[in-house]
Amino acid sequence: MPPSNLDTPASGAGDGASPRDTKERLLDAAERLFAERGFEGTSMRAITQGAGTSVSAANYHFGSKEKLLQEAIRRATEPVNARRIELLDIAIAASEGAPLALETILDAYLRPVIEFRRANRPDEGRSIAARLFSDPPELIQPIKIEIFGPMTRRFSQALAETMPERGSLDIELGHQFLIGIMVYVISGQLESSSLAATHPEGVDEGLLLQRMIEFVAAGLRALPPA
Amino acid sequence: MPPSNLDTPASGAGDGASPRDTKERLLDAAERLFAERGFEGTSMRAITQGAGTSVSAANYHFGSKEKLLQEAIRRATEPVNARRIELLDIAIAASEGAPLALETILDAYLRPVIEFRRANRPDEGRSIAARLFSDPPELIQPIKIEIFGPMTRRFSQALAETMPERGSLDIELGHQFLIGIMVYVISGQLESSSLAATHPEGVDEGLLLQRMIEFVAAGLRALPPA
DNA sequence: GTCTATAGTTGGATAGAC
DNA sequence: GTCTATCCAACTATAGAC
Repeated sequence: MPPSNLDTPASGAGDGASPRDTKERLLDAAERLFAERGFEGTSMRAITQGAGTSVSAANYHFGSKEKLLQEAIRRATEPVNARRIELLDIAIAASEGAPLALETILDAYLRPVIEFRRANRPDEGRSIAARLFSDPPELIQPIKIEIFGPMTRRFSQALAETMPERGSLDIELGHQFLIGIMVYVISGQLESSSLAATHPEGVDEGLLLQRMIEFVAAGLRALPPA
Repeated sequence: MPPSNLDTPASGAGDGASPRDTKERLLDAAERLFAERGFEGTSMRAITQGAGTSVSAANYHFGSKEKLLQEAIRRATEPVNARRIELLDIAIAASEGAPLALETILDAYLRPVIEFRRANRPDEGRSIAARLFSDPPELIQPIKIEIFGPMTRRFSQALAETMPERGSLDIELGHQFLIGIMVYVISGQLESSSLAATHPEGVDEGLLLQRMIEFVAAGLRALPPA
């Protein structure tokens, strides 16, 4: 929005961090801290210290802590959902009218989650997207509706078309079970569970994606025909 | 622990609430509020107002906000886990050495969750147990280990014995997927999801239990033999 | 065992200089 | 656009009376 200045803005204590502009550094720190400790557990001071700037700079850019949370979630989730829809559209175009395989739909839904996670947060366990299910609903609901609503409807529709003999309640239930598994995984729970105790080497991401798809596909197929 | 007094203790502003003793009322209010808003989002003032008593009474009984959270989670989850193990033991005793059916194990795991939810929180959507996956790990981890560790090991073992041809990593993964679905459900997400939008009548609890068992059983059976 | 009152800290947000 | 300094509200925990 501002005329792109080739220099770093003015002065700023942002010398320790990367030289990207303050707004980006704030979003980075906010995403990391909100993901780890939630909205109420994270102070503006912690975020601005993490970004190497001041509380007033954050309020200048975002207006309030609540809007900063929403912007951080939006930035993290919008490209994932765009990619999901893109993969679904590609699959539909390739299918030439035939119903999609269940595994194809699930792959389009889950693969972008795993891949963006590796690309953007190579170290962190918990994604800020998981906070959509534990942070205060009044902050979270607008994002859910705006960013997730259209994508969710596309996948509900795709599932229903691929399993036309199932009731809509059962399909929605299965869809929700899929989301439950995904949220659990991106919450980093695998890393602090009995699985981590018995298998400290961790789980390969490709294998994890494959197992999630197999598991959910079988679960959905087990839903009774109406 | 104190000699059971037949009268209500002394005076107390607890006249609006039920006449049970202060400690119980505090745990009730804490369970409800921590479940809804999390540890950091809930103040001692809100809890003690909800219990019709004072902050100092709460600190007298529990020592700190953190211990109050841990006690509230313990009280809510211990009987559920005891019942799970009891159902598993009953099934094992009845099986006379034969491996248990997958559905029997899953029923023992999930049924107590659904039933205690209906019995104790007829109105509330979100269970405090769900906060085991979003509240600060340093508060939560001790409870997980103490209250959930033995129960989880029993069920991991039961799953492994019923599916001897599967690798332990895959069994643990499937176990974690089961937990993910259960956490999602007890977080009340079904009530604020696309499912609630399309099916505002809600889902019958018996049907929900049945569908969860079918879904997870099929998912587990889809795991590849080693 | 419970209260009122308060100590001591930390929080979000803003004013005003630069 | 960013800073320092500050306001004021809310928090946890405790002291001390009863």
